[in-house]
Amino acid sequence: MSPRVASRLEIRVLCSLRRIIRAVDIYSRRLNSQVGLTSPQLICLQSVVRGKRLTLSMVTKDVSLSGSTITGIVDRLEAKGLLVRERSRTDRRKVYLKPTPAGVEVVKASPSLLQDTFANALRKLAEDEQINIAESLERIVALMEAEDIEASPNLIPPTATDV
Amino acid sequence: MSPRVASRLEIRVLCSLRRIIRAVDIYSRRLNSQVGLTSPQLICLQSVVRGKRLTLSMVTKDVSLSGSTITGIVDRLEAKGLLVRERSRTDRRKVYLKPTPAGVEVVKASPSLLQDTFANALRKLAEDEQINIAESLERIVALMEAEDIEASPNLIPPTATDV
DNA sequence: AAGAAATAATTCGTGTAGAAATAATATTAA
DNA sequence: TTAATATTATTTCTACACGAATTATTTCTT
Repeated sequence: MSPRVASRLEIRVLCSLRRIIRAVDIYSRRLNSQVGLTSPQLICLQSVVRGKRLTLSMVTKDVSLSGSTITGIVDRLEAKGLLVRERSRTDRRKVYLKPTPAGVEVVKASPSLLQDTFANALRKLAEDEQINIAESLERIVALMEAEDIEASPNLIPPTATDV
Repeated sequence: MSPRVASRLEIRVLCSLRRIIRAVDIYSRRLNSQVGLTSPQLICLQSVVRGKRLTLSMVTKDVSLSGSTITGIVDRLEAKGLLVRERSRTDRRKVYLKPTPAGVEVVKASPSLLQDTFANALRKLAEDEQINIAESLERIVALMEAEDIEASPNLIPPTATDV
């Protein structure tokens, strides 16, 4: 009686997620053509500006993306003159990422650009429903990441302890 | 009173979504190395098998992906011998996609492979919570796709009318 | 101190994913 | 019929995104 129904539900959820992913992606492209930065680039830049002195691997953990992905994004951000790589003197394996004044400016100028699509969508819902959605999603994340342990680099929320 | 809280909520939701996207992607890669098919490939193949005689653009609408993306995925599915392209005689612009016996077999053999990560995650929740999540996500989709109209090719949920 | 193991970043290969441009064909308008 | 417009699929370009392999460097063992 239930397997069919359960299966339908899964498909519904998965379909919704794919469409949300797509909407986020399309928004990212539009952002890129308007502001010159994609969402992942802006997320990384924000991370770099927020945490004062982060290495590449720290950013990796902060934004939940793999090292090779971040390397590419940092390449593009550096090419745009929004941050610079700085090899650590004490440990020459590490690369610190420092935002340029222009980079800081960009982050300041686009405070919640990234969230706009969501922000607008979410604001149209009742407050308790908003909380409901947030908690539901977090439950899904916990379950999904728990299943394949190696797929979850950081379960700890990113703490911004820096100076 | 609320803007700070609201903003935090948006970040929470967005962060969750990014991690879900990532988990889905990682699962897709594992699927690829185990079964030889990625999630998008399986989704497309399922669509082709389900809808008996679909053109490429029909699949586009069915799975909510752009034409160029589908072209690439179909290339790979064809290379694997799971479907064939068949130019329409009546309208030579159209390309029909026909699953091969092997393709049909693959879809039958992997009934809910794609959904497994979700299925397992979802099944651990109470049933009313499952429904809650599904509906919440659908509400988000509706809101997001409503904002940029051109970004939503099909608002109609894919009907699974099959034998 | 020399070698082994661990860590940090990068490179390489593959697969999405979409916009824009293109080519081929169909439909419509004149 | 011919010309203008639509549609359909593809190609090209850019950007994620990851795993695996690689390189450079550090730390740990012995």
